[in-house]
Order: sequence, then structure tokens, then C-alpha cells
Amino acid sequence: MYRPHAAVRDLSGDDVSGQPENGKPPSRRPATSVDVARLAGVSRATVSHVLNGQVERFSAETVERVRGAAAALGYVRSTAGRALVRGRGDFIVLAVPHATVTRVQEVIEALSADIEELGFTVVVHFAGVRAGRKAPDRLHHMIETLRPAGVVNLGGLSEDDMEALRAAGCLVLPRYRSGDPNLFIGRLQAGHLHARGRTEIAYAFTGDRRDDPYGPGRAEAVAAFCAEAGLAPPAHLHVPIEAAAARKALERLVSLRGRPVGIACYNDEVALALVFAAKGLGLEVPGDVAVIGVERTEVGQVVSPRLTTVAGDLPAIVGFFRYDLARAYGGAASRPEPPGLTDGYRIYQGETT
Amino acid sequence: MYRPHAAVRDLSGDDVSGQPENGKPPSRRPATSVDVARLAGVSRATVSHVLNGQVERFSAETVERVRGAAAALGYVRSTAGRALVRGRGDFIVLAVPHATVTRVQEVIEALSADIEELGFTVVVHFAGVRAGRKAPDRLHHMIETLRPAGVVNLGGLSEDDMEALRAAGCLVLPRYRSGDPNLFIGRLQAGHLHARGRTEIAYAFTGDRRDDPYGPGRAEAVAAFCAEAGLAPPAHLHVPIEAAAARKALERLVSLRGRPVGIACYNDEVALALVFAAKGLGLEVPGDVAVIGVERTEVGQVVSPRLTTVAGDLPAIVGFFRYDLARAYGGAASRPEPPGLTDGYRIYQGETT
DNA sequence: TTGTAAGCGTTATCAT
DNA sequence: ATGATAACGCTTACAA
Repeated sequence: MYRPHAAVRDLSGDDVSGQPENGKPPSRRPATSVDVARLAGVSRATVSHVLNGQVERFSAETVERVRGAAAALGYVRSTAGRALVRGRGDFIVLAVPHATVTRVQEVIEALSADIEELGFTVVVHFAGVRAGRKAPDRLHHMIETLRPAGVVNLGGLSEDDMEALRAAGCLVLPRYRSGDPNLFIGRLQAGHLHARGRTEIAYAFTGDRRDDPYGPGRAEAVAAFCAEAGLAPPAHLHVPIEAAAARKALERLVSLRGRPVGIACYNDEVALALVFAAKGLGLEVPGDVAVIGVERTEVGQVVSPRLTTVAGDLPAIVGFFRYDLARAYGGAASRPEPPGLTDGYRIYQGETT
Repeated sequence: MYRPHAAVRDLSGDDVSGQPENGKPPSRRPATSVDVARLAGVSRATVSHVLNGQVERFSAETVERVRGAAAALGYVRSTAGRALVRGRGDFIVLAVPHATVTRVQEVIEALSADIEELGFTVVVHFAGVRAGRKAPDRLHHMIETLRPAGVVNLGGLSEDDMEALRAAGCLVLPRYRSGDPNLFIGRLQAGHLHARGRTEIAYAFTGDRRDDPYGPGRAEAVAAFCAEAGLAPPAHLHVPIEAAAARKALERLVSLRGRPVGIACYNDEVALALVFAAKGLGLEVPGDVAVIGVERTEVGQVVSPRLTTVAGDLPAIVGFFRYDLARAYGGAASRPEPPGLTDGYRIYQGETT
């Protein structure tokens, strides 16, 4: 006889898994729609219909019986069967950049909750160079093997990647052209430095050579601001989060551009590295070197001098993705206006500007 | 006629998704094993066998034809079909604690790479209190709906959670009793403070009230060390990553226990908060207040004073999980000895002790 | 060495 | 208002 579940028993019962086999096998076969149907005295089709909300077409009494039976058996639909018949899974892939974005965890958690509420399962995928430049391949493989309902790009995907995915028949969110938040952030930083009296402005990239999906856009925005304000084009520097290297980078900048100088940083970590590098070089902050970060990390606010930084609030950012998600999958009526991704970004004044 | 794939077309083709329908539908039905079989001139069974590595049983020529056909068609197995027949999916769930573990991202990435190499797909699940105390339910639901091959507990699961999962027939890794790394870390911290001459020792928990899966074990280890060394039981304090609150907590500790005092901290962030709190209170570091963190975050090493901290190296930590994974799924022969989870943890001497 | 056929759980269609 | 059925793609015991 052919028993396809034998493998499952092997896995969870024996020394392969190392699980203790305490008396009876703890993993009895999960209830299926057949079981529910039998218990409720109806057909599998009826079960399926009722449990998928097609309640109108059945007698209240039948509906009740089916639901009762399902609850009694602890029945839960098999994703596998569902996916098989529907041609795609109930997954949403979150493509996260490898880059150092400290608060990315919070964004992921918030989005995950949202997505799961919509009935999907979240698969987080870190897209980064680190694992040997085969990141796009890994993603592509995952897409093919998973056939997800959609991919949410949090910055880990290039335009090419996204296009390839769409070509493979995969829904990719968000589809913004409308307001790259990085442009907004860069402009905010430069504007602030200028408002605080700096005429010499620089942009500090993160130092390690991971892919940095946000930096270029922000640097570009800073440059644009400088041009508009009639300032010299911003110097660029790369700042590793390491004392000696950061000091060297700052030293080079100051010798090149003099002081005072204002530096728009990729994130709070870069900003901190520069603040303490300045200290090491005997430069005043913010007198000689003004510094502004991004993210408003907790450490940035607890050290002295307290960091000036720009950050968006989570609800606004998540709201943007939520809107796209709801539009694509849920009730499109949830919100009439697409929230801008730039909403809620603002300066938090600290002691470094 | 019954066309189950209609829904897929709807999704990826029309305004529901917002994708441009450029000319011909970009998503033609993916190749199935039937297609491969037809092109190779063999049966589906043969295709399945060959592609699952049962190469020995077939003529080299057949194998080649099958592989060629699969490659030519860009065939990739459907997870859905596979999962359906096997009773469980190709997923490994990574249960991550919500708690602030800055380097958790790196661990996730490294583990993901490992796991994917074993042929599984990684699903990251953040288990935390934040989302309204329904975290266990969320996880349980995910387990039921996904029927994953296993769950890797990175600290987000309580013993009860794990037991519940096992009862549901799910493989849960790692099954360590053998050396909770937190005990090792706590002891390392206390031992270092003592070696630096402190006789008054305290343990600083993180301040926010998220679930903190690591703190208790470490505090316990610190207490154990103090008892063995004949020191007073360690004071406990909770340190929010916020200047005023951190200062208040430290002030209270010093008024209670006097100085000098040595503080073993939950992580580098807590340590930094205390270092700058001390500064604000006019206390010397490390003279009056010695501080040691955990994690060796980059910021902790770039600020002044540079943090003394304890950290394990990633390869060792990941290696531990990798061993368990390989034992459960891959070739168990990959490594004879289970690496201890305490391997590779050590003190990094900074300027705060 | 290769093929046949059954069976996994779900859902859309069509018949009752 | 409800049910029977076929189909989704894959794996595997067993027959050839």
C-alpha cells in the first residue's frame, strides 16, 4: 500500500529528529476537509464553500454544523492543497536590503502583522551582496519555487530585479515612482544644515561595501539642494564604523574643504562615528563639524552629544505599504488617498548641529 | 470547463494588480514535470526520480536527457505539489525574539544561507509581545497552516511554546539543554568585572518591557558567580535606552550600593546608556562605574570611551544551529562533534572596565 | 531500467 | 440548497 505520510512519521518520531517518542505518537494526521465533512454529515464541497464565506447559499443550520465540526476537529486548511489548486501560494515575500538599517526589524514586524491580517504568510528575504553576488539568483529561485502572491520591495531590489520578477508573472509592490523617500530625506538633511548656517556641505556614505540602496538617492538629493542654494557641490566620503578609519576619512574631508563643515550622514551610526572622530581630532561639534544622521536610533539619543537626526514615523511608512497591499489584495476601499512615502519624515534637533 | 489557473491570470494581468499588461500575457503557465517528461520522451515517474537524485537506477543517457529537458524548459518543482504529497512543506521557520538583538539580522542571514543550501525555504517569524500578546497564537497558526519541516528557535519561544509545537508534530530545533549560552555570557561578564577588581556587581536589564528571553539567564549566571566568589548578591536595574531614565536608574543604584560598582549589561545599548548616564552624574568610568556590554556592536567600539563587551563570533554560533540542522535533515556525517553554543564567546577589552 | 497508477487536500463547475 | 467530480503537480510502491 502507498502511504505518503510515512516520511512525516519518520521525521517527527525517530532518532533522526531526536524528539522523544513519549508513548503514543504525538503527531496524528491533521484533520482534513473530509473529516469535517464526515462529522458534519455533508460533502467536502459544502465544507469548502462554507469555510470560504459562501454562507448565503446554505441553510443556517448547515453552516453551523460545518463550523462546529471544523472547530471541534481543529481543522485548518492546508496551504499545500490550496496552493496546488490555485496555482500560487499564500505568501508575500518581503525583500529586505542587507544594508544597515537598524529599524528595519520594526518595519518588518509591523508589515508582517498587517500582511498576516490579510491572510497571507510572510517570507522575509534578505537581498544582499554578502552571500557572493548570487542574491538575485537566490531571490529568483525563491520566487519560482514558492510562486508567492506578491513581493514587497523594501529596498533590496534593483529596478532590473523588479522587472525580471514582473516578467516572471509576479506581482511586485510598491509601484512607486511617486516620491522616493530618499530624495526627501537627503533634501531634509541638507536643508537643515544650511539653515544652521553651513555653506560647506558633505555627504557621508556608509563605509562597508555592502550594497547600499539608499545612499545614492540621498547624496543626489543633497547635491541637488546645494546646486539650488548656490553652494559648492557636496564632497563625498565613505565612513566605516571604526574609529581609526572614520578619523582618517574626516581628517581628509577637513583638509580638503576646511571648516566649518556640515555633514549629512547615511545613518546614525555613520554620524556617531564622525562625532567621535571629530572629538579625537580636537574638532568642535557642532562648531567645526556639524553632523546629522538618519533613523533616530536609541543610542544616538542617549550619547553625548545627542545626535541631530531625521526620521519618519513607523505608522506613516508602514501605512504606505499597507495601502498598496490593501489595494492589491484586500478591500480597496480601506483608504481613498494613497499616503505619500515622505509623510512623517522630520528633523529631530539634537546637539550635533 | 474547469480552469483553476484563471485566478492567477486575473491577479497578474489586470488593474487589480496594477501591472502593465504589455502585449501578450507575460506569465505563461510554468513548466510541469509532464512537460519535461514529454520533451525527454520518458514518464513523469522517471523525471521525478532523476530530479530527486535517484540517478543510479537510470542509464546515463536517460539522466542526461531528463536534465537537459528540465533545464531547457526552466522547470522547477512546485512546492505545492511536493508539500501535498509529503505532508509537510519545505519550510524552516526561524522564530526570532522581538527583543533588541542588534546583530540578529546577521545571524538570520547566515542561517538563511545555510538552510537554503540544504534545500529549504526560510520563513522568519518574529515572536514577540508587541502585537498584543497573541504571538503564540500567530506562531501556532503559522505552523498549522504551513506545516513546516521544522522550527528553529532563536530565543523567541518559551519552553511551553516549544512543547506545544512538538505536540503538534513539529520538529523544533535546537534541542539544547547543553549549555545555554546566556549562562556562559553572564558568567563571563561577572568574572571579568571581578577580575578587574570589582566586588560590588550589578546586572542591568534592558528597560523596555518587551519580552526579554536572554536577560534572566544571564542575571542568574551573574548571581551564581557572585555567590561562588563570596560577593553580595548582584543588584538588578532596568535601564531604558533614554538619557533621563537611564540616569535615574544609575543614580538609584549608586545611592543603594555605593561605588565603585561594576555593571554587567544586557547589551551594548544598555551599556552605552549607563556610560553616558555616569558622565551626566559626574561619575568616573571605569573608576566609579565599570560597565561591560554584550554584542560588540560597531557603535560601541566607535564611541569614547570604547565599550568593553563580550561577544561570540558568528561562525561559531551559526555552526551550532547548522549542526543540528544537518543532523536532522542533511548528511548527519557532516560533523562528528556537536559544537558547543558557548564556543567563541570572549571578552573584548575596551575602556569602560 | 522504466512505466503505471494511486493518492495527497483543496476548489470550481456542473448536476441534482 | 447540496453533492459528485475532476483537476492541480508531485511522489512512490509496484508492476513490467
